[in-house]
Amino acid sequence: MSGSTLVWFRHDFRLADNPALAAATARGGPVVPVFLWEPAEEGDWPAGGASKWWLHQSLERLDADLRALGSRLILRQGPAAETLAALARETGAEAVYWNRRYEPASIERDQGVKQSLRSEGLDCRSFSAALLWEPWTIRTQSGGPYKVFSPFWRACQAAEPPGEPEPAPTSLPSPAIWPCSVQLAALGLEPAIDWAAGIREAWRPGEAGAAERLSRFVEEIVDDYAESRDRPDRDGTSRLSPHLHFGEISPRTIWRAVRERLDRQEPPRGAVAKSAQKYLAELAWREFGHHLLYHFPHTPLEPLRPEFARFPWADDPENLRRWQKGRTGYPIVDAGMRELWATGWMHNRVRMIVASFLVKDLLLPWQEGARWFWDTLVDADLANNTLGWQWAGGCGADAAPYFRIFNPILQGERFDPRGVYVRRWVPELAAVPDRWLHKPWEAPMKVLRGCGVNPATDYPLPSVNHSEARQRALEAWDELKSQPDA
DNA sequence: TGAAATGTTGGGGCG
DNA sequence: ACGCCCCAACATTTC
Repeated sequence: MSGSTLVWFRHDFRLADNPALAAATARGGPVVPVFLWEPAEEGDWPAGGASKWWLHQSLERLDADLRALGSRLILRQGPAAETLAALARETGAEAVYWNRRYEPASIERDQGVKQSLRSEGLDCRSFSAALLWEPWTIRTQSGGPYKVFSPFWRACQAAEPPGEPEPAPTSLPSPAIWPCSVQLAALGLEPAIDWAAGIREAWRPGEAGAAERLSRFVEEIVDDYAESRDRPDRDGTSRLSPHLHFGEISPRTIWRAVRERLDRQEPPRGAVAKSAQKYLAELAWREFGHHLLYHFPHTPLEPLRPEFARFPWADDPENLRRWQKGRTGYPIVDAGMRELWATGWMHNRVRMIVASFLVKDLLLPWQEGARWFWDTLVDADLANNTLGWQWAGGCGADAAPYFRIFNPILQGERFDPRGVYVRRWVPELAAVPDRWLHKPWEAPMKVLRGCGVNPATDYPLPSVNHSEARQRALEAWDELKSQPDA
């Protein structure tokens, strides 16, 4: 008869394809599932408001799912090493298992936890659950990390393919006496003022919600992914990002579902197959983000390309606030920022547009954008957020060159041609005709009067002119180039 | 996973 | 019939 095993849950809030849980079950003794709330151990990046809301829901679901197997989730607060050691003593545990995380602060913390628990005689094991390829398994010819996506992706495809996902355990042996648990509400994850109504409506956190979204995606959406993924006016993306971030579904499960769809395609090079390929590549961007964060742990706050540390960013709190609130005067930008605020999520195409606008048009530091996204996104993920903002800032690996500047009017016209997206999130412009919707300040007064829109009072005039702002950004870039290492 | 500026080509109107 | 010009459409270069 073996002693009990603690399973330390952290961003792997699922029962299916959960290697740490499976290994604990296989040991044969009682299994004690535990979650620790200790934001101080997340370094510079404790969970933001939207993430905490999701975390609350996800923990609630996980506890309910565990209870359906006769088990439950123990919640504790406090430093991981001490809290786990105490819980192990209380439950007579001999082993502590968890699935690995890859953020710099997590890695450091987990190393300390492992060392400390082992010194107390506990069997500590960690498992691969969050990625298809762990960051250190993909290497260039010379043994270093990749900095460009395409060769990274080729190397992934040449490496060991992702394994088959494992089913959830059908029962979990409980300890004779459950240790005490903090109440979920006591963790204070839910907002004091209920601003989460829009988020609640848009999402169904938890393993069941994730599985449901995946089947809908594979059955109804992925076939048109190559084209529709860029259209914020359509439901053309997977919307799996928050589920993936919190580990409510494993990337292996998604990989297998999309692979199966792909392998059934006749002809294998047709449009549907291309769409599935495209989605697998997006999963690989997530892998790439984790690869980069692992190998370049300073990049959440500092540019990967060091010369960008001297970039002449503006200090402009007023423009930053307008951007955050969705009041820049550029409809596609404002629609995106308001979608983010209302639902905790923003369409990826629009993320690129608003990021380009912050960094290039307003010349505000990409770190400000990263901070805001961190606080407002339900899928805020350090690896993905860092990759995205360094890309937008032109200072990252495989970044958009700095001179690649999005035109918010053209992007709006191209990807939201009928204005469905803008009208949804910027309702004060709903009556503006398509022709002027993405540049309402250029509409003749007669037209605006006709649709009942008062410029400046109903909807702000742009604080910057895009073509002037573009010139300004290019000049700032020239300045940087002209003095490489001053 | 840009956009603007600049260059090239070819059809058609017209003297 | 011919050359000239205009300009749309597309390609290439540049930022």
